Amino acid sequence: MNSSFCIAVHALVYLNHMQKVLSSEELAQNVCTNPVLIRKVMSRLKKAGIVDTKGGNNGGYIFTADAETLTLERIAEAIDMQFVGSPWRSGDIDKECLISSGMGEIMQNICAQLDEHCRKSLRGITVADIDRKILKHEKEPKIDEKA
Amino acid sequence: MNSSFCIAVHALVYLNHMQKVLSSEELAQNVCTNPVLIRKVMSRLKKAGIVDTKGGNNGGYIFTADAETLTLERIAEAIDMQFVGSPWRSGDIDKECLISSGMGEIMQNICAQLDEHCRKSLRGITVADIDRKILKHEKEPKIDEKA
DNA sequence: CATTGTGTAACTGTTATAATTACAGCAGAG
DNA sequence: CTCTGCTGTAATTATAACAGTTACACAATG
Repeated sequence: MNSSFCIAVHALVYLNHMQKVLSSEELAQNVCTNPVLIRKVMSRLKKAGIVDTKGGNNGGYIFTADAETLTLERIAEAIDMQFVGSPWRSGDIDKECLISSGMGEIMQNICAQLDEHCRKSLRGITVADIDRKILKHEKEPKIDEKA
Repeated sequence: MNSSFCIAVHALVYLNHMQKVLSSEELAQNVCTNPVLIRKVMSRLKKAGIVDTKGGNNGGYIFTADAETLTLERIAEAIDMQFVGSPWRSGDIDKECLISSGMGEIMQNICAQLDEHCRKSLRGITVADIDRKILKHEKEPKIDEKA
């Protein structure tokens, strides 16, 4: 997993909490990264209709979603996040041996299943959950085990 | 996820199926990687009691576990595999802002939960399952949704 | 005791990733 | 209309992770 998902969730929690327009510069300061990375992630969230932009002076990003129903799954989908997967592939598809030629796909399918599992689990956490947890020191937003 | 898990599972499926001593060279050929990487992974599996080694001429690795009860979870544990996690940490723990200082840990906890979820899911797949699937073209070894 | 293989360490080449620089294009204020 | 400030994106650089490779000490077998 790369930083995009962390950046997206962090920025959205912050944007939602502040309830005002924030520039990529201001967001970058809070998330502790650079403005370009913020803009790359936010442009995807904009396309997904989760935030909107305001141009000109004092412009930036504004939270337009409903924090209570905005799940981490939807955020992951918006930025096309892959949680588990291996670019490396074992075996050789052209070998006669069924194991050598077949294990690559088997492992890929297992990764895909795990990835889907993660996505489903994230349906149980909303931006509002995190906001509450972080400000009222509630107990950890727990993933629904049956998701 | 790096290649270790794929290598471990592939090598074990092959070893179990062959039911004989195979050197790191022979395993590397089937998995399509180099012998040193195989040895690095196999030495962990040996410490976990899943395989054993035979020295000297015609030596190598031998499968000693029960394929029907050897789950992918146990393999993951043996090689200390992390499925989901981000080395990158958002925010700054020293900032006054609760969001900036708190989001790093929040996201780390979420990753840890997802990772644990993956591990639990892998309890539903055994080496024997994969062997059957790959040789008899059974349907994909499916992860137990309620795991 | 010679041969073969494991277990590691050290190094190299390659790829992925975050940070940075640069700039075109648009939105709003005056 | 024009100036300012911001987004969106491309291109580049620096750095860290990773797989592949070489090398060798140690162990076991015949």
